[in-house]
Amino acid sequence: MTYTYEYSRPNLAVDCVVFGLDEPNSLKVMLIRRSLPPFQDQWALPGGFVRVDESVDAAARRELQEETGLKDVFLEQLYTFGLLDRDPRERVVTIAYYALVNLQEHLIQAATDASEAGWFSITQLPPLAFDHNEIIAVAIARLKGKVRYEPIGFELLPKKFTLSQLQTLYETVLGMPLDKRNFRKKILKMGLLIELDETQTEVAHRAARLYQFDESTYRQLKEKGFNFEL
Amino acid sequence: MTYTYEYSRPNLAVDCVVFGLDEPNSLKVMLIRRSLPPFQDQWALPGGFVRVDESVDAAARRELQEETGLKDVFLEQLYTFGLLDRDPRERVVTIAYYALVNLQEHLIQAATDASEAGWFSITQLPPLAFDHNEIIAVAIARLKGKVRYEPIGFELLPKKFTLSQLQTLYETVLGMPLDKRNFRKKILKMGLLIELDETQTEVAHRAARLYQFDESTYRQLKEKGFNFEL
DNA sequence: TCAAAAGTGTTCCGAATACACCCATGT
DNA sequence: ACATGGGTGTATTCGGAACACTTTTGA
Repeated sequence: MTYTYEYSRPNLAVDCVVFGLDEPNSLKVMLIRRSLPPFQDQWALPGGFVRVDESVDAAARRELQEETGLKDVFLEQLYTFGLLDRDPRERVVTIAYYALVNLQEHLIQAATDASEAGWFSITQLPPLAFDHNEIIAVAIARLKGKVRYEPIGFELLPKKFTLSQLQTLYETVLGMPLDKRNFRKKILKMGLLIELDETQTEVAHRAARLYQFDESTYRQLKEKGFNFEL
Repeated sequence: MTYTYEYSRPNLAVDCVVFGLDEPNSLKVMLIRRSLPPFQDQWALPGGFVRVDESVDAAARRELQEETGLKDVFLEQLYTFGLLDRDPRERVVTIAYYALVNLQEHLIQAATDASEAGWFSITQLPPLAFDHNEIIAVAIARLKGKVRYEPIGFELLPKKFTLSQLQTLYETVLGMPLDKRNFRKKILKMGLLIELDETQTEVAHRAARLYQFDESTYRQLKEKGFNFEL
């Protein structure tokens, strides 16, 4: 079965930049090794072609699950890359997405996936296939910008987290140190954290209190015009 | 001549949301009347299909010029709309762009273009073809957000403008009144406006001083980490 | 008892806000 | 002379930034 059109059509793909936060404050991206040409054996973003019977969002989710095992994660459209020579085979326009996952919970799945996959620090990326280095650069810029005025950073942490973890996350993503007391004051004043009756376990020092992001309160405040801003 | 592929491919289009600022503080969008089905005779965004030998950005600029006569305007990618049933004919994914133009300078061109074109207040839009109402909603949200931390608002004004015009622009886009003295203090302190030795002409009251946006100073400051913010 | 991180308040400074009158110009 | 918008300064408030020590816990 083949499909014939009056005019030549670009092929349409999706690519996903999956961010994870590694314990000693470094931001990582998940890459997979290509098993087919072009760029065979090079590292690349997970992605693939959009089918005619699925939405672009659905294609991004499908490819993410097929290639990395990830599902039910934060996934948002990033930008569409449409230059002529992105792909040496033929004209391909790709719609890039970025995902935020809790690396601890998802480490295993990625490693056991059929194709080789791995997490790479964003400061030490290998040369990637296609224009994927550029796509990642755009994704990092977006993440840095967005993390300040939307509470998306929580997606990178476990459901229950300490204030220090949260602060380290922001320091890592923003690439700057933050004052501990000011950070706590500000984030607690927003009223978006639920203080749990639990503390850390198995740490060799005073155990920190655990918190949880208050999704429903955030939605309510947002409707009333509240702006998250750190 | 026809083109045959192994798999069915979505068709790829671009659409442009062109914003203009009308004198008595109202934000307008340029629409064109469709001369062909589907949605014949309905209003729609200027746009069309991406050719295989042009980049997506180039396609947006080409369509904009072909359908509205506009060229050399601020044009930036907005979002890609990829739901299944956007177009009743076949699967079409569209990459939306938004443009900012000085309405005074561009009014004539639009009106004299071959296909019928017109400026519509964003508060009184007619029902549009496809999902174009949704695209415009996304574009308005983007403009509101971006105008505060990037100096793109100037694109909506003539090169030489008064501080009152600038203030009215922000009040219009943001949909809120601003204090005159505070606004002037803040915008002048940034050092991004060149005070000209010219004033308004042909106004029935005291003529206001004209200013110009200082593009090169802005680029320099931006490299040093300066953040425009209003 | 030591190491390591948790937790906690106050002062200071700069920016945002609120606010009202005189000035210049064309009709 | 009057109508219309242009242009200007100060006092107050609020939020951001800087800053150091005590507490808890496990090893």
